[in-house]
Amino acid sequence: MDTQALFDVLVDATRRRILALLADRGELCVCELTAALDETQPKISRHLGVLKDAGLVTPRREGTWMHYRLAASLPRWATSLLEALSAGAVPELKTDLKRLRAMAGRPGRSAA
Amino acid sequence: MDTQALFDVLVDATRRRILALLADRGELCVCELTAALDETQPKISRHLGVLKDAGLVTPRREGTWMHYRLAASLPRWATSLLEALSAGAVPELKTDLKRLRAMAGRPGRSAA
DNA sequence: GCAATATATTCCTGTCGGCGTATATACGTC
DNA sequence: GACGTATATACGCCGACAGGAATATATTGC
Repeated sequence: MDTQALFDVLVDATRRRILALLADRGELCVCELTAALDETQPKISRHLGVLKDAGLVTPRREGTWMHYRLAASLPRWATSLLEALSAGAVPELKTDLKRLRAMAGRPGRSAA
Repeated sequence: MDTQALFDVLVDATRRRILALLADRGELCVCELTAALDETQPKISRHLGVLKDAGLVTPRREGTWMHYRLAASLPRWATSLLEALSAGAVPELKTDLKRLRAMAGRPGRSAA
């Protein structure tokens, strides 16, 4: 994971929103992210693929659901960049969280 | 200056190198940056234009030379992103500084 | 094996950004 | 105003990437 690869990932707004959501909620499945961002499923899935290939998120299968969480152990400068995301660099986060809470039929969670 | 604009700027390696150099040296002219990065002058100039339009650098004319420095007063999250650059996210910085020191005929500076 | 749900991938296309080259502009000096 | 130096811009080309739509794969339950 070098600097260029990280910025290539972070330059896309959809990916920043996904990362900010995962940083806030810990772990989410594709359908939750699709609902929270109000985007099509293939789009979310493609961006999750990019994030996974870059080593920024880790998938976990549970039945038909794929759950994603932030990867642990990144370089220090990478961590500080990601922390900046949570610290106000993703203005859509508030709205995305609202849509996530409003989502019906979330797998395995009470209204978190 | 919103998040997308900042990442659009930072995704380019040449611009990151310029910003890291300015953060380290304070103020440099185009010819110094051209020498330090070992790139063509139009390329450096174009990227400086992008940085200036984004409000990240401030130009100062001194005769035929254009000096650039980092702009003051950015959003907090932007500042932390830029600080991350100095904290190891620009691996070329060391080499660029070396080339800068080796440059002959630098305007108005002793061997800084 | 079949259907249903959840997720991933492929194909195609439009768009955007960077580069090299050449040229234009600004400034100082004579 | 002509010249030289320093810097900026214009043009054309090309590669990369995001998106939509359709389709493929995986898993579960019957």
